[in-house]
Amino acid sequence: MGIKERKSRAKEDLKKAILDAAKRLFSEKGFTATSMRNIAELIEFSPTTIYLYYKDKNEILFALHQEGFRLMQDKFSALQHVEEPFERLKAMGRMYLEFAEQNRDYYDLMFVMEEPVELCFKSDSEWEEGMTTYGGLYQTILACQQSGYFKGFEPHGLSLTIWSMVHGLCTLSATKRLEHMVDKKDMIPGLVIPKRTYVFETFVKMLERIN
Amino acid sequence: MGIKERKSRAKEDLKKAILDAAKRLFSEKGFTATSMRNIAELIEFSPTTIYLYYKDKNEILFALHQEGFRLMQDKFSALQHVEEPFERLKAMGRMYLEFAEQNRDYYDLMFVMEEPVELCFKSDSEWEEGMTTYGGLYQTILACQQSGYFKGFEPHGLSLTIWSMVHGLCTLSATKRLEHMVDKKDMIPGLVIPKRTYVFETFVKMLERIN
DNA sequence: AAAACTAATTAACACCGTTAACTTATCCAA
DNA sequence: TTGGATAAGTTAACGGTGTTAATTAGTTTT
Repeated sequence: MGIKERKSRAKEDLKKAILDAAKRLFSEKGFTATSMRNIAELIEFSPTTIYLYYKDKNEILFALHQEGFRLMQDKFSALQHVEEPFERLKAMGRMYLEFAEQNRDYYDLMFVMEEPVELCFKSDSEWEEGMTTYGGLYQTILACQQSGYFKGFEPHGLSLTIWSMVHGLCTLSATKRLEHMVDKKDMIPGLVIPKRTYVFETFVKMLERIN
Repeated sequence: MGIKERKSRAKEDLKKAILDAAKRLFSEKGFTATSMRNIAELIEFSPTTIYLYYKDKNEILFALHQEGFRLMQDKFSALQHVEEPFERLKAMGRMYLEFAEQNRDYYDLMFVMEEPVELCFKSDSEWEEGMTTYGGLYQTILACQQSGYFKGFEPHGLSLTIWSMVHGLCTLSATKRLEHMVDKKDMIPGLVIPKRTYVFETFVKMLERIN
């Protein structure tokens, strides 16, 4: 009786194919610009077929949102081998910036758009991916404090401060504010590295100089 | 020959009416959710009339974008009377947070959405409102440094770092990440103030403890 | 063989931003 | 004063959107 299983596997495959098509189109033209009909065309099914597998467009967004967090965690897991906690913290920051830059579409979904986050919490259970991701930062901050950094700070407040800073930098950079709003020309003479890198390094210097 | 003037005044009025209607609808239902037809209905003109006054929807966004910056500058001008520079800096931060919270729609337009910022720089002249707004922060940072704060930091790097942090906090809070993604329950025991205020105060403490 | 279930489709609804063509009113010069 | 230009606003239409209802075709079960 493998027929039923073959069919349910085929259904799973189609569901995955929809997601892959959506992902490809989203990263090519952005979320709002890609339509259900575009996705349908790519998988060579009729547009309404998608609705047999996903309740609506937001549910597709949510599925990719989850995939984004898994992707990010994969990327970050490599950093668990950096022993020195403050070094690890800095590496996490750089990696976060890199992830945001290289996966603009995922980043929007994960940390900017409102639609997917609503689906995370309408069932009021804990949201695992979110907690795990934040937990990685929090644990590193704790380790930093055990190594003598950031004395006298409450660790959650510190984690959220650092996250806010790096997130703000990512979004200002992605939305062109960092380069354009302030100054196109040589505001900072002799600056050769990207402005976001420069600002990040300034922040690191700030963290190093907390007494 | 006041007739011509009366007519051109009427045209100006209508242009303003379109903007007001757009503003109202935008703040009620958000940008993408309000259509040209919605705006038209509110001003009791046909939808296509709007195109006689604004090239397209983005041009309306841009006009409101500009209004947002004027509004922000008005709000901030009150702070020029705070003499002590670091006090002024802190007050600016609090006010920025407050502005973002109370004018979510403007804030999105000014610092999050991509569409309006493109119109700012397609003519590659300097963009006055942007420079003025940033300039307010930069001058305060300079004043802080003259009073002995933040020694050894390049002031632009510092300004952008602080801006990134506060902007990040505003957006994480507005998009529900701050409250929901991390922890619904008492992550920080005994926290009574809003989380964004708490994080802001942590950042201030950080700035105060730079040696 | 008939009935029930399943997967996918077509057709349709009510929107959207925007453009072209048309109407109506006003103005100005001959 | 009349005719043509000019201006302001409208209607109709195009090609798109997310989504739902009704329908077909194919398979499975009774």
